[in-house]
Amino acid sequence: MPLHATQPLPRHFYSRPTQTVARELLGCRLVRQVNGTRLTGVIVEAEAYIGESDLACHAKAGRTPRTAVMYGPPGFAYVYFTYGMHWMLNVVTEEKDFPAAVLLRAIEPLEGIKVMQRLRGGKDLRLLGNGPARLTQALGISRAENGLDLCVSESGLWIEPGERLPSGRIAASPRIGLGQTPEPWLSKPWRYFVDRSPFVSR
DNA sequence: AGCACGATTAACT
DNA sequence: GTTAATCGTGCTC
Repeated sequence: MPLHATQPLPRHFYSRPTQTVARELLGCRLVRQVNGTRLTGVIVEAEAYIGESDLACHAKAGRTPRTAVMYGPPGFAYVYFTYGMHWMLNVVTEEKDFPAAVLLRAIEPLEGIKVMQRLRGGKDLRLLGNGPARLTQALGISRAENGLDLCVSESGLWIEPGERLPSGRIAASPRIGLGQTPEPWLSKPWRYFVDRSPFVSR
């Protein structure tokens, strides 16, 4: 065992305001472990989706089979399918029965890079995780991971604390890809990213 | 049962 | 800069 064995972030990390969780997830390490293979990357971009009133959040449609996980306790994975081909990974936040989550949009690859390149079709390092669908592809995440508990390592998917980022390196902007979402939700600065990181999306 | 659209990406012009 | 790919989801009829 390493002297300072890293543990999954505890549930109380996630049971806080979603913007706070999104911001503090930057710099943390997303871990995917399957059959002893460890794939990790530092989270460099994340977005907050907050409740039924947020018209960019899937929970705007209320409680449905798809959004059920967001209504559950914090610290669980909400994985959904979109555009007929892509999977997105979110972490459920806030208290049970309040639907909110953080979309993980980009990682800086750290461990298991060769495996990630194979999963992504042999791409350049910065193209492995610089987008929400690329990230899930690099880590082999899809339908089966929806609803996993990220607070126990047995799930094979969790987040570990990382180096604390100076506040000057954290930037915010409107969320990406919201299409015809009305104001004010379209412009809410709920996308957080590591300023000047070459591993953020777009 | 049918329809419009999507928290995107890769491959174009 | 534009656009096709591709199908689950939620809404309307």
